Amino acid sequence: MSIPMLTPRQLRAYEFIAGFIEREKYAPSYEEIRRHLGLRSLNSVAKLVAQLRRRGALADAPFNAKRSLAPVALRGARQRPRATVPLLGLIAAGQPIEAIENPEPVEVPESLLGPGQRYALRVRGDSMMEDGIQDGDLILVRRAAQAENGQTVVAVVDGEATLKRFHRRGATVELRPANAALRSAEWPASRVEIRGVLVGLLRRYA
Amino acid sequence: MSIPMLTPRQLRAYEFIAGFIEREKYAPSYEEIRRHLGLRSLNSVAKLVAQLRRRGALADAPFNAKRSLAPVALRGARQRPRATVPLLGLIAAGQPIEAIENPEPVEVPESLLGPGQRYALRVRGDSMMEDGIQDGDLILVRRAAQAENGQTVVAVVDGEATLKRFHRRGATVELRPANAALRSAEWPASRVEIRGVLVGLLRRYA
DNA sequence: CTTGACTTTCACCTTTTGTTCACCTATGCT
DNA sequence: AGCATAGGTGAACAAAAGGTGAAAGTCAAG
Repeated sequence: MSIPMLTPRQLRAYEFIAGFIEREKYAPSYEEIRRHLGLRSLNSVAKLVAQLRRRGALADAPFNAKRSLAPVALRGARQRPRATVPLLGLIAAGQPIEAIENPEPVEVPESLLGPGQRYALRVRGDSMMEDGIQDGDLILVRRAAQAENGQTVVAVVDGEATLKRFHRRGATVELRPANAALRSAEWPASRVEIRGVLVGLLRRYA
Repeated sequence: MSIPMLTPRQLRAYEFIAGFIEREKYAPSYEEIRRHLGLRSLNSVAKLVAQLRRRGALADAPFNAKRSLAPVALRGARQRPRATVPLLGLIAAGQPIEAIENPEPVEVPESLLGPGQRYALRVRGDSMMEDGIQDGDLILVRRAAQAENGQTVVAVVDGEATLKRFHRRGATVELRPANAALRSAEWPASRVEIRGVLVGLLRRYA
């Protein structure tokens, strides 16, 4: 989503252009950009624009089209790719993740997204029943190697992946299922590998 | 969202045309545009219109079609209806729905949609806890007046809206919470008004 | 078939604005 | 050193944008 890396100079130019459009509803002319940046030659502006285009910050425009500078962000807005995350497999307390060969993209509302990489897993079994996570639910996980106490995590112990509440006490971590029928397990912190933190849940009723 | 980049002049013309259609329900003639923009030649208008078309702000029209100017924005508006549903309020077993003045649109994955009208409600309380529906969850409801046994429904009884499992037995319906601490209730079918059937659930972890 | 209401087009002019050419400096990379 | 890239100066140039006026088409309704 974010604009390709730009030099500070390019960034200033870009922000002026974007801001100008925001205020005036139309694009600035090269002359206006030149004045604002305190340049003396229009060619400087032309070069700046060319670079912003090459770096994908500004949309291409027909040759010689006046006042047609447009941030790609604005143009692209209408064809915004839907927010999707890969569905990587199944997870169940006490069972290894059953990885899917071809991760299928799953559409999720942007409200459930945020910084960081996400993936989805399909829940099997009732190990987290008491936390309102049921068999068949789709969970959204933020890829992470660390977790805070009380968070629900995807953790791998001895090759087995599970979805559990995470609690760290000194050098051991407790992985606690939310199901009275299942036992809590404690491990040396070194044997527990955190793969992600639960950030969302999608359920579909028949 | 955004309209193609236009020059200030073009923008004025465009806005006049769009505004005129808004008010009068039909497109202005070139003459009317000419007067409004204070021009002396109709050719100026013709050129303006040609540019607006070239820049994609006005839709093409058959040759010589009278008063047929039309912003593409209006056409394109229906392009990709973002999959959103209105968030209508809060629901809790035993409490009336707390309606929201301005229903806010909530984005949902299309996988949770389907035929029929949908809306969203924010869950308050733990009445459906054992069904994996928790305080704070966002539920997706398909507007409906009938339900099948076993479905979870939004039902109104004596002005109180609740989220419960629906079971019909002859002339009475049972509304069953999924919480052992709460009692099931039975009513004559005529007093129970179904407002919708639960079709999805979105949860966000802090 | 004519007429009124419109849209298109022709010829020609001015202003605004984007593009390009030639040439210069600094910095980083191989 | 040798070369590519970012940044810059200045001037000449060409095309788009914006206009004028009048004439020629188009089309539906009287």
